[in-house]
Amino acid sequence: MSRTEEFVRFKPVVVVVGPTAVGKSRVAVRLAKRLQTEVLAADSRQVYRGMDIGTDKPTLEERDGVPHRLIDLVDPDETFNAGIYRRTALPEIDRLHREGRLPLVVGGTGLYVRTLIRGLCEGPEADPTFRAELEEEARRKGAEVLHRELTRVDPKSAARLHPHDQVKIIRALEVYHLLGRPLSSIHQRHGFGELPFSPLLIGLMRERKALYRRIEERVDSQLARGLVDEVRGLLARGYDRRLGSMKGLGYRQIAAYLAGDCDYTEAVRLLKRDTRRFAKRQLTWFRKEPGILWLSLAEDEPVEQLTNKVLAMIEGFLAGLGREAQANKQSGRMAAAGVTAG
RNA sequence: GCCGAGGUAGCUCAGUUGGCAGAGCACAGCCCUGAAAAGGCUGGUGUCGACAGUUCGAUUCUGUCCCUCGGCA
Repeated sequence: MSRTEEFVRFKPVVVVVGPTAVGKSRVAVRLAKRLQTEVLAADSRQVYRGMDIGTDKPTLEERDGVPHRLIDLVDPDETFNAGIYRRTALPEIDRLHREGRLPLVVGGTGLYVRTLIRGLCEGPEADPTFRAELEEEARRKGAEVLHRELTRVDPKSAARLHPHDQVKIIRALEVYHLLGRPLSSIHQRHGFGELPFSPLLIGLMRERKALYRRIEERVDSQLARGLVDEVRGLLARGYDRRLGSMKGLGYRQIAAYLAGDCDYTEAVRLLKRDTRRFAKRQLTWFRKEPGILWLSLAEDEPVEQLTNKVLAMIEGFLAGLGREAQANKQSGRMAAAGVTAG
């Protein structure tokens, strides 16, 4: 069987995850070069054009000739979400398989990774008008009314969601509004049980202290590279602070400073703090994601050494591909697809 | 050396007319199915500077000592 036939048949996908600033991008470029493939980003912020420094998008030089896909997909005032990501990513993965290349997904957006390897339920597209109406209603009558409304139409979702979690309450109401069926029933049917690929999940990790130090260093570097000017430019082009894209790390805090909400020092402090908290949330998410093989990086781990480690894992994974795919078919939907949890 | 102010959570501090100490920040744990770098939830045992005394009981009152910061020498 040729490599292309094998890839098309077993659909292997290598996924590298980990918290922000752990060092994913650097190793990704080297892996892609050695595998003669491309980098598929799983990053909800790098999809925005013109948001480069704040999202720590690799520069052309850093990409070193390796094509990076799934970045620069939309302008900052366009909607983007997990569903759009998945629909855009699947054809790229398919294309690489047909070219006999191993898809290499790299990113820190846990939900986006999950929509690739375990699917996404058949929910309706977001409805901005309806959302705006609900937000207005909550503003007028208080936040609790939405949760009460959800208790009426979808008690299961209401019980699961805290009354303060307006974002998710609105999504649940939106699903009922558009479909006439509760979100909970759609979730129940789906259960993240799809297994469209044979994934190899590799998680990169560092000691908490070392990770936090790297985060601070990266924020300093982003500021030195002109983060403030980038944010100023986006605002000048009319991208409002209230846009979802402008609520991301870096943009939110610097826009607050530029608007005079706080001084520069405070903005930097908050940006570092919020990035630390974000990394912590990512770790919580990935820790419970089944099937991740974790690699703990040493403080001074050379990138080449890490690349070799990961390549060795990939070789083993590819060698067992037919067998693993067979086993998965037999053990059905519950299988964690090709790897055991670490 | 003398005079004053203070030593309480990782930090900044509040407080107890004597009854097993509390806020902000920091931090930690968690949830998540088309907003996910978003959004939400939970978590406070700390020799109340040390030792002795008074008291049923002291972080609180008394004494001595140690340390920090001012001022005067």
